[in-house]
Amino acid sequence: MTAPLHEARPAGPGGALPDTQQGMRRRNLARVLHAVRAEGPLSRAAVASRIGLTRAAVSTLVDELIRSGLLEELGPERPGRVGRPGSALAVSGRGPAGLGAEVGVDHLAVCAVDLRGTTRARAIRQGANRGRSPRPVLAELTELIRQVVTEAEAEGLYPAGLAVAVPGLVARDARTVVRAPNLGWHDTDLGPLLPSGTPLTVDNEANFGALAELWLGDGTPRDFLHVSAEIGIGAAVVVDGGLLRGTRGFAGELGHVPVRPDGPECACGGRGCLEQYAGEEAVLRAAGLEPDEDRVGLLAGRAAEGDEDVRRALRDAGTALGVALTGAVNLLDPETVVLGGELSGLAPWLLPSLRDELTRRTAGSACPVSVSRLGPEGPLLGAAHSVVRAVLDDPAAFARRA
Amino acid sequence: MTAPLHEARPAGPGGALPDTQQGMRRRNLARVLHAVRAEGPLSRAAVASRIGLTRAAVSTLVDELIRSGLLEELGPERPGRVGRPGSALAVSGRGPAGLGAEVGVDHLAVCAVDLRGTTRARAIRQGANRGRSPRPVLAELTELIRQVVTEAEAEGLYPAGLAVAVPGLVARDARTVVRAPNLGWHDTDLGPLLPSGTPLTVDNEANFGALAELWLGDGTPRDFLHVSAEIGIGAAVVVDGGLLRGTRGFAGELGHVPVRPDGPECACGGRGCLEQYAGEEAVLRAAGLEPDEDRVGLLAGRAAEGDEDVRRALRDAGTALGVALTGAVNLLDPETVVLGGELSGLAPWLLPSLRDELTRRTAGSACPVSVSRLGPEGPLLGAAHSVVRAVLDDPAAFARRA
DNA sequence: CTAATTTGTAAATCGGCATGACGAAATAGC
DNA sequence: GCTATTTCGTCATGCCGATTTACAAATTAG
Repeated sequence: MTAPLHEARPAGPGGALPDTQQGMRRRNLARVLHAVRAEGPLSRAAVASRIGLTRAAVSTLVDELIRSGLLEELGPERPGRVGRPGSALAVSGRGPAGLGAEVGVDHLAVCAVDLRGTTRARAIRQGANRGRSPRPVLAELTELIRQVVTEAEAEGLYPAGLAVAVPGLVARDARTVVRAPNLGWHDTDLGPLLPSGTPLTVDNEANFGALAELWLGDGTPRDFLHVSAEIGIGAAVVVDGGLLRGTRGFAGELGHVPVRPDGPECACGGRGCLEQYAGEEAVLRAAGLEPDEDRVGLLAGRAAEGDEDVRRALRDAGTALGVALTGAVNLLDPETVVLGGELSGLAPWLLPSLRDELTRRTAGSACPVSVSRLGPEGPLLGAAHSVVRAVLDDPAAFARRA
Repeated sequence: MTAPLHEARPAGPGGALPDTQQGMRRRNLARVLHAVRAEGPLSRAAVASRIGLTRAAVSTLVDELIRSGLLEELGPERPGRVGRPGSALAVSGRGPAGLGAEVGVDHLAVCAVDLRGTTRARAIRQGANRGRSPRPVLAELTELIRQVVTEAEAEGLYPAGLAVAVPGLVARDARTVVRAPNLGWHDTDLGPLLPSGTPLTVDNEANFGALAELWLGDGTPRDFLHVSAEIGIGAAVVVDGGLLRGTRGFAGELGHVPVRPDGPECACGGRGCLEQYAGEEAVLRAAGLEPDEDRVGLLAGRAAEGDEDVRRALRDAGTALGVALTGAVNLLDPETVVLGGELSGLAPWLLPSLRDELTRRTAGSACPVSVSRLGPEGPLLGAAHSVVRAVLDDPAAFARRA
């Protein structure tokens, strides 16, 4: 069960997994759990009609889920309609929990989320990690994780997995950081440096942010583009409720989409990449500011104060983003574009020019652009919830308390 | 079964379809059929070990497939190894057939492909369709279809579905042509104008071309970008063996990716779109040629003759394509980029500058670019095979001869 | 208070795959 | 050539899981 949590799609008919009765049972357990979680307290009969199985079948499935501690009987429903009232079922608040962790450039954070989706424990530590080597940073993170775990265990939860968000590119093995420029890490397997015992997943924070938006955003569709800017500018592509990762796991590198093919040279080898117009450094330079620790906060502050240089820099960045997103929208035809992560704080000054550029260039089929409600919380929540989803998707694999 | 044939991915655990024993049976039938089709003649035991079921289970599945006329017993295998030789099974050459049709700008084509993947009947009619209204064109096409169907029926095949490739954008209902500029069609439901009786799917020819590449191309991976140029420049995005269609079904509009944001105005409302540098008209103009009927053929001919103007125009188009593809590759991280359709004829003159531009701009992670072996045959074959795939994916739904 | 309706469960049934055993058909070893 | 061995395909049997049917329990409608 260390397999990459929450990959986009199950194997097709050509897949190699045999289709046996145990598999059917497992999938049906997942369906019951999903239904109860998604639509609040539900009776067995209600679940049965939702997922298309008979009441009898659902009964045995529910029994098994209750015995495993994943489902809970809340007692008889208040009867409003005719007929015997059902017994309300809810996802347990005391079963497995998803551990999410975030390695930020200037902070570490950990949280535990239960199956219901509520955050039950959390810990944050401020402090610049830029340039520190992985070992001490992850030792601190491990300490925070232990705190959160004991806190969660006091409430009857047990960790079902750990998902770590990092500001960098992660290999498809979901453990190795290929490069994280803002930390100075490269080709580091985080596995040995983090607590073992629970399955581990490491991923780009932009990806987790997008998943958070998918699972927790209000009304976010199953097909969208999630743009964030932590390391350079990353876009996560969500297709049919799953993340598009790419062959090497590098999908979503919006930062190096060419905006002006003859523009200034970029470290990537190209010219006029988006990053040179809308990247943090570029915007700071255009605004006439010196790089600082809390770069985004600085920009937002100055812009709010009315600093015309900063505002113009952000407007221009928005325009460049609009050009790059035009390409992406043409290619992917997403339902919406969502600005998330740190970017959401700058949205008020980026959005107008961005929308302008995008809608002008995609006259016929304008794609709405919105701002994530989750903001900088996204990656951490997405990480924790990715574990929760893994449990919901295959409860049999995570059950305890037989 | 009129549902869009061959959508990318099955519903996840949240899906609404109940998971019952019949469903399991159906999936296992598909697995057996897929295994036999993919790996040549196979004994029951070999199938069993391939797909992870027992010999006994496979036996009953095979019986059912033989009774349905989808599988055929070829007789005992030549024994090379110790032990009783198995009885070779092969996909039937006399079961259901996929009908593929193509509405081209200057031709109509129809073919029938059996489950084995071999084309068993075909019909082509040359003739310019530019500007003709849908009804007479589809009447002609229907005539061709009838020819192919009677020809196929003479060989013991029966049509399992009809897939039509058109040079234009198709709505997600897979029946309505939203706009096909080169034909002059817009918002036309093709359903009533085509033979009923078999399930119908209409799709963009670029999409079918990409599927053909996926299914018939040699060594093509499950994640790639397929670029063709029939109407403007279309790219089909194949992710994990499925087509990415987009919310409105318009994904892959590479033609309007901005290449030079301040370039000349485009009909789409933008500026400097790829189409203005690598579109047919633009290239013809840059080469100093007049638009002609067989535009691609003209270009290829002149380039082969050594016409320096044409070659330069194609080189420049390749460069522009490279810029646009840099964006796409950064965003999607595909395993390869494949040039298909009519474009493959121009590849010798496009490729060098295209590769140059693309590899320079994506220094670290160069993405290989190749040319489709199928060429202009792609869309028609892809259409027919999409029907065949639908049968392979759910044989129970298409079985006859109970 | 009775009829109707809905829920949850228990018993019987059915469908589908696994298991184990067996005959059939080949090779390997003597 | 004969026997042992291996592999294939097919039974009979059993298990697992969902369905069907029936029924008691709990509510509303009249």
